[in-house]
Amino acid sequence: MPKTIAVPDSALASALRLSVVRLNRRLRAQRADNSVTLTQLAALSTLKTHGPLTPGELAAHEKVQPPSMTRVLAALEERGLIVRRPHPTDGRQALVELTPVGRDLLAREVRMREAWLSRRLTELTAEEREVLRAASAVIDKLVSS
Amino acid sequence: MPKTIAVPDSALASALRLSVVRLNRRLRAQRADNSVTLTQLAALSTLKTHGPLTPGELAAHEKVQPPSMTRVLAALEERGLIVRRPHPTDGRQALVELTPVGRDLLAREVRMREAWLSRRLTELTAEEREVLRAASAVIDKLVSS
DNA sequence: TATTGTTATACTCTATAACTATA
DNA sequence: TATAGTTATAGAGTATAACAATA
Repeated sequence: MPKTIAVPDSALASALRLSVVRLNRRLRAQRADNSVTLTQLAALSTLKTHGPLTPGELAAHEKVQPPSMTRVLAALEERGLIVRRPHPTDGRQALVELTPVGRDLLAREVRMREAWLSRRLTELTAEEREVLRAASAVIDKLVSS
Repeated sequence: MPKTIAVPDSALASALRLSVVRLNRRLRAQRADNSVTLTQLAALSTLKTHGPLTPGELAAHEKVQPPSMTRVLAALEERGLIVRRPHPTDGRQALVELTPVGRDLLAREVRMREAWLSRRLTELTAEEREVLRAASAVIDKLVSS
């Protein structure tokens, strides 16, 4: 049995909820003028990781509804960060992919965003970072289920 | 040295960012009609944990700007979930506290909210839950710094 | 008729700037 | 003059409902 820390089992859901809400606020605030929003950045990251995807696939990945993804893609397309290419076999769909400009911007954004979070991460102990690393994977599993 | 999992150290910030954004979306969506919003719920939780606080203290706790907290409090006050009492020594400030109605609603909300998250938590292994429990504390430290 | 995606609309969340009241 | 809080305003994030195009 793993050792028990401060939070009893019954309160894990509540504690995790509060922690995630607050961290999310901080992450959203961490944005320079003219940079992409956190939501847009997440979509770019997913495209980089998975390669070209249809809008529907992207929405499913990000766990948002299709109209929400439509707006994100419109903003990214307007800035030339993505392009839509015709789907080879289905005229209703399109394949969204990063442009070279989008790829460059993503790399720069990630570096910038990490300024705040990485600095705080370095203030943690190696064990604490390990906890977050493991938690990230567990959260992904949680969200996907 | 703790064992290394999938994510290399340089990418921890990015991975954590994506995970938190997605979990936050899910948590926000997890809201029944007529229930309080996730932000309002967080404020109620903080009041329950810390007792009466001024609006400024509440904003600092939640890491939001004062005007954001003003709106949250206005919504909660309108529903009779909190009251403002005059500050004993400073006429500019007020002390915000939970009403009995607010306390009851908080308890009910927490149970309802946990329906989604707790169900998923039970699908995890004990070790995975332990990781999240520890991560919640680490995230709180991160956000407070 | 079913599926993919978009448009229209609305509500939540949050911030900055300007203002009011009290210290 | 400084501080606590509110009002005004705006932009980001997201959803549901209704629609258009294609399968």
